[in-house]
Amino acid sequence: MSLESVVIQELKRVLPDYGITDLDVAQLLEKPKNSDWGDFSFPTFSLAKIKHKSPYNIAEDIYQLLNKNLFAKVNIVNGYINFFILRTNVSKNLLLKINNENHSFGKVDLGHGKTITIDMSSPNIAKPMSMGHLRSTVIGNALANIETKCGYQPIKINFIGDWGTQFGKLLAAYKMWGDKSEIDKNPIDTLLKLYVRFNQKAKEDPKLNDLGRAWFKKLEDGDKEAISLWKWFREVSLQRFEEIYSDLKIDFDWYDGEAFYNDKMDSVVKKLKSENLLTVSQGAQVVDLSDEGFKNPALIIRSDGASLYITRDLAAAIYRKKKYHSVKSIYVVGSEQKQHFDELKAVLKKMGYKWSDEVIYVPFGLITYNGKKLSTREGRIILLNEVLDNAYDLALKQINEKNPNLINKEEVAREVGYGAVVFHDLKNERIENFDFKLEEVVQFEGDTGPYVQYTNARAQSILRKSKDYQIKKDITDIFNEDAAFDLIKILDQYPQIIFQAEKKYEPSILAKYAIQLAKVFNRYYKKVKILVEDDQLYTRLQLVRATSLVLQDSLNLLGIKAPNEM
RNA sequence: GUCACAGUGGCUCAGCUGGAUAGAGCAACGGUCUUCUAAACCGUGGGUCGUGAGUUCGAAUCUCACCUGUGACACCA
Repeated sequence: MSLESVVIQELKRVLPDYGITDLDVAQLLEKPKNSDWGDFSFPTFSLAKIKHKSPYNIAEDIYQLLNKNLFAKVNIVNGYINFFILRTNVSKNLLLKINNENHSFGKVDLGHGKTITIDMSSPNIAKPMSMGHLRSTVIGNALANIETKCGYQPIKINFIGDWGTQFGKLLAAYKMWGDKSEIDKNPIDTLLKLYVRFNQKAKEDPKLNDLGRAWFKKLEDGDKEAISLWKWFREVSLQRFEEIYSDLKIDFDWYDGEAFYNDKMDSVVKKLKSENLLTVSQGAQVVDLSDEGFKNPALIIRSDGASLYITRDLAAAIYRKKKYHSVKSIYVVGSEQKQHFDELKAVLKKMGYKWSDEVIYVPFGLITYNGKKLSTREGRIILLNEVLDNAYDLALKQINEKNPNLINKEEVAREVGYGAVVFHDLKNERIENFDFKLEEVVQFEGDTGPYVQYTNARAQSILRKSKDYQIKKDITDIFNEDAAFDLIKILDQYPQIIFQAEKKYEPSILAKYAIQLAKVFNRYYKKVKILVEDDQLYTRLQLVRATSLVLQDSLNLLGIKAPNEM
């Protein structure tokens, strides 16, 4: 029962009397941009077409049929029927509802406990985590939380990039220039340097690439030395990743590397063969997708017999489906891989897997630096841990200036600093590219994570100071105050926001909402003194409590902490 | 060249299942802390919604063409 249901019900009652039966009132009903025009507004233009009458006359006719007692005010302006709803009861009901449901408020049971998988983060071993991995990680994590809120059971899978020619290059580089003690001291940086150096040299001397390929071949053939080096590199890399994940409070249900699927690709190839899907083209084995509108076939086996990315992803998709019986399978991967996922779905479909359309590719935009694409190979990389450290330092500095007596400064600085970085990554539409600017990422003012956190901390501060808001009293009528009712209106939208964010796999919808809610609360906070001992104190506190609850819940879904003080 | 995605104030973006006067944040300028955390609040200036056609009572939103940017275009992932 959200606020607009009164309006919808009354319109649904009246429209058939008017001769209109089949009309989606809820769809047509809109929220005026200017609240002076009403809380909800019904445009009559589409009816004008059906009835061949002017919108104004239609609005007038419908107006006559409406039971005006159900509303505070109804008027007609420019062909719109504007509804001002009776505030008191709906506001009371909403506050009671939020207080009863607590963090369950906003739950939408779409999933009925069914499992979904989310492929996310997926860093490459021997390479540092960059801002690009952060995107996949935090978007995936937020989606997992949102899906949970919607009744699904997400399995977060970290598909580690631990296989491929690149490791052949790394092994070759290590054999030429590597130093064990260096790697023990500073594993990822050292390995990265080796990798970058190798690629630089290979530019001058392409023969090096053959050497890299040879080492990868050794690895695939199970060469003892190659395997043990690979295991070592993998181990030290994973340890470092774990530290970052633990900083961000993100965990995974399962890690599977590309290597994990090495022995699972044969059966995929066999099945492709038995279905007569494989053909040979220029020495490689491919699946022809021309009938699906693809320009190129999907390359399954290279002409030298080695497997490819899609071969592994096919094996992984099939394996995961079998293991988890998931009803959908989400991949949070950069938009530059769109074609790959189109091919993946197309091949799965050709193989007869009906669930191929439950494979959902959730792309996100590219991060550039000074307008240039990041490239690990060329050493152009934004190190995630440097960004996070920077954010932490700035947050700590702010706390020392603004709230020097805060007890757990370091912890809060981490929550606020990381909150800024994570929020920045989530607040815009996923698909949007952005050019990395440190000063924007670690902003604490305006439309930022810390702004939302700060708003919540203010609310919490009030609740701390009031003595008895938890002792149940009657909710009184404070809703003539627009600032209070504005809060009610936006709180009321929360479940729909969750619903939309889930439908579009778009955390930014929730992030934008959190900003909006914070803004409306800050206005209320400025305008109305809450801690005044009168008979409406309890109600004001309930409003504050409800707001804080939804702010916290939004932040938590986005994977951001909501400290009580900052 | 083909395909995909994007183009909204100086910058970053909302709005895009068509609807009333195109909204925020940053930056600039000016106000508000003896009163619940000023990481806040209020105000001012700033926009041919890439361009041109079309559909419509009505287009930032839909269609088409073009321009610009980015990405992908089989043996990388």
